[in-house]
Amino acid sequence: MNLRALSEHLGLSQTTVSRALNGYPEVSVRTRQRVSEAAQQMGYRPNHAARGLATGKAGAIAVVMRTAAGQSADPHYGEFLSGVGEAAMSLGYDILLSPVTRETEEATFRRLAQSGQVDGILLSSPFISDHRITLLDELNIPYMVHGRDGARSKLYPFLDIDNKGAFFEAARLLIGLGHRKIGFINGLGNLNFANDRALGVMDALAENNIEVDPALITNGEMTDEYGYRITAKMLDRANAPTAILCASLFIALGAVRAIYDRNLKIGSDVSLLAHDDVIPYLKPENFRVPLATTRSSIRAAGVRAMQRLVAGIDAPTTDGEVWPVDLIVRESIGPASQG
Amino acid sequence: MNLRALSEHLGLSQTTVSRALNGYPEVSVRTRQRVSEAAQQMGYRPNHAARGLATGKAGAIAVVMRTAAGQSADPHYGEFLSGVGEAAMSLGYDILLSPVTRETEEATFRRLAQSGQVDGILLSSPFISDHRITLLDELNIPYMVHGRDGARSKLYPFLDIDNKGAFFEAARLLIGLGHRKIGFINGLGNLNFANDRALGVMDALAENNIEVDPALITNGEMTDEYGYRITAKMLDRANAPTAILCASLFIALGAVRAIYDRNLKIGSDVSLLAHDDVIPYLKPENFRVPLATTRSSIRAAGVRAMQRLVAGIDAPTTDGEVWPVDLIVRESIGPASQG
DNA sequence: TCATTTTTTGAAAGCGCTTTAAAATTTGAA
DNA sequence: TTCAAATTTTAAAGCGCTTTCAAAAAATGA
Repeated sequence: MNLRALSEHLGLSQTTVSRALNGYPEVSVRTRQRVSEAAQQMGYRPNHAARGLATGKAGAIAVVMRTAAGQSADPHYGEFLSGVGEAAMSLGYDILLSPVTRETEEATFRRLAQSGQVDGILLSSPFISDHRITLLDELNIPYMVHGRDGARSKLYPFLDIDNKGAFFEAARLLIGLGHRKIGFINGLGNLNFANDRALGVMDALAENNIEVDPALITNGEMTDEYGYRITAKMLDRANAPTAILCASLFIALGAVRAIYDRNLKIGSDVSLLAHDDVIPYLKPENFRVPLATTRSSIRAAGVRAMQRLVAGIDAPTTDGEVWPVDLIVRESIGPASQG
Repeated sequence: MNLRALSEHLGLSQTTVSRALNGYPEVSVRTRQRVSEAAQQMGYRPNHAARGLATGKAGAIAVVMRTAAGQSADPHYGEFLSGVGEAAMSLGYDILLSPVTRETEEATFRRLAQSGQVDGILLSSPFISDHRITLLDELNIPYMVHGRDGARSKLYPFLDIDNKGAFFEAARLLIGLGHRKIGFINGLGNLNFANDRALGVMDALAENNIEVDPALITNGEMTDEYGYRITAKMLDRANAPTAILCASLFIALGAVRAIYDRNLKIGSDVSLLAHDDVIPYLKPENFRVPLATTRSSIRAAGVRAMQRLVAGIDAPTTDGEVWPVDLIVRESIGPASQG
């Protein structure tokens, strides 16, 4: 059932039928009504490719997903995607999820941009200096970055949270409570958000003339296992930290385990503070000792990033947008114990 | 840069250029070489819509994602999607992630099927009796179901794990250890996999003449919070279970917390066994007391489901495929304590 | 009533690709 | 050298839609 068949059935031209269905004003009410009903009844749906060819619009945006055999998606990514999806639906867009490896990524970007398969590209969690942003600029396609590139001077549209500020405040809070030895179990070191967080922590230490102990700042994939391993190592060394910052709740999950393993008490023996991306199935207030957090919904960021991307298709901008981060105090932090 | 421009540049017809680029045999080696180089050099990419219009193929499959404002994706879903993505990439397909609400779902299915935007549809986690499968059948588009519809008599292509068998074996194991009061914290009751698991547990109970206590089988969304709440409730009642089955590791996370809250010991006071979808950032062997599990990789299922969907585009089948589930014993289960 | 304006409809071109049918060229056997 | 067969290339149609430009129909006003 295509437009021609439908218009022949109605005894009208394709032009009129097309206009009636797409809400153009130069169609009489009666005709529009008649066309709508017939379309409904005959189950007509416009062919996507044909429409795309005629209009030059795809009605979809691309989100690139890094995949490798056996390597899973980051749980935070799923939450972000869920927000993107919510916005996409309400905006009438589809999401093209393009799985790539590091090797195929550039070619995929080029293909997506130049084949007209999508109207825009969403990039998330860029590296400290990310050539993909340069590439997107070159490709001349609307794009939006969730996170930002720390090493870039040119303006480009992004949405990020104030990672540096958040971890500065968190570290400062712990220092205020008397902590001098603060461990920081961070995300992967090449990711810009992790770097920003480290900068925030180091600023707070510097402000208080505390020397940075490199062994107390680590980078790794944000999993329970990593949290456990590093916390165990930190607690078992001679000069153990009295407070630990975690870049994610999953890390905190492992940290909690390592702390309990050693029969230490959270909030008194060891203070614990983690960043909370607001993942509904893992809540800091549900930890055995409710967890102090820096909090920012990654899902809300997905919604907003998608909205801005779509807005930018018609009206490009290069605005950076930085969200403040809440600091939420719960029982997992307390004054430094007198070691 | 389109095909016409490229062919004019080369002094060849569009036909020849198209054939050269698409690997058709009736092009001389010399010509093909010349065309490839020019295409490369001029950065030519075929227009996706035009190709789709001409061939009737989309090169993408749809995965439907249920979204609602503020409601997040299930973490298991992200893992499944990651597997689908891996397979999609190696097969050269894109994934169209279609966000829907319950209300828009049917219309979206129809649109996807009839607009030719995708070549197939992947449906995951069907309900016990799921009209969406009937709909897909009607729409006459290749599809594949991850999971299955318990109430269906007609054949259709699916891939599922043996949920019933897995939970039958798990319950039987606990019964063999002397447990009579076994709690089962299950997933949402309208989902078929949850229903299958309940059937397995009830079969094992029936086999041993143990009466089913309805208060010991619950349905809910598979989160830490739910696990905590139900476990607490079960442990606090007069006739508390000595063993608890959880439908997911996230539920187990909460269950563990509730058990420790009561100063009970996992493996001796309370036995705990959960289903493990093999989520890399949350491993049962990393629980404080390593967790006994039924195990099946949901990511691997995603890979396979995608492969079968794509295979089914050219050669439709209606085969159901059921994977066995491993039962892995770890320290979290032990003989029933003499209450 | 008829010229004029406004409203409604239609013919046809074009989006960029694939593919059929036909033409041009090369090859090889007689 | 010749002609049929095999190889290589091309013209043109068609995929299903949108949109420009033009025409027809209806409404308006003097």
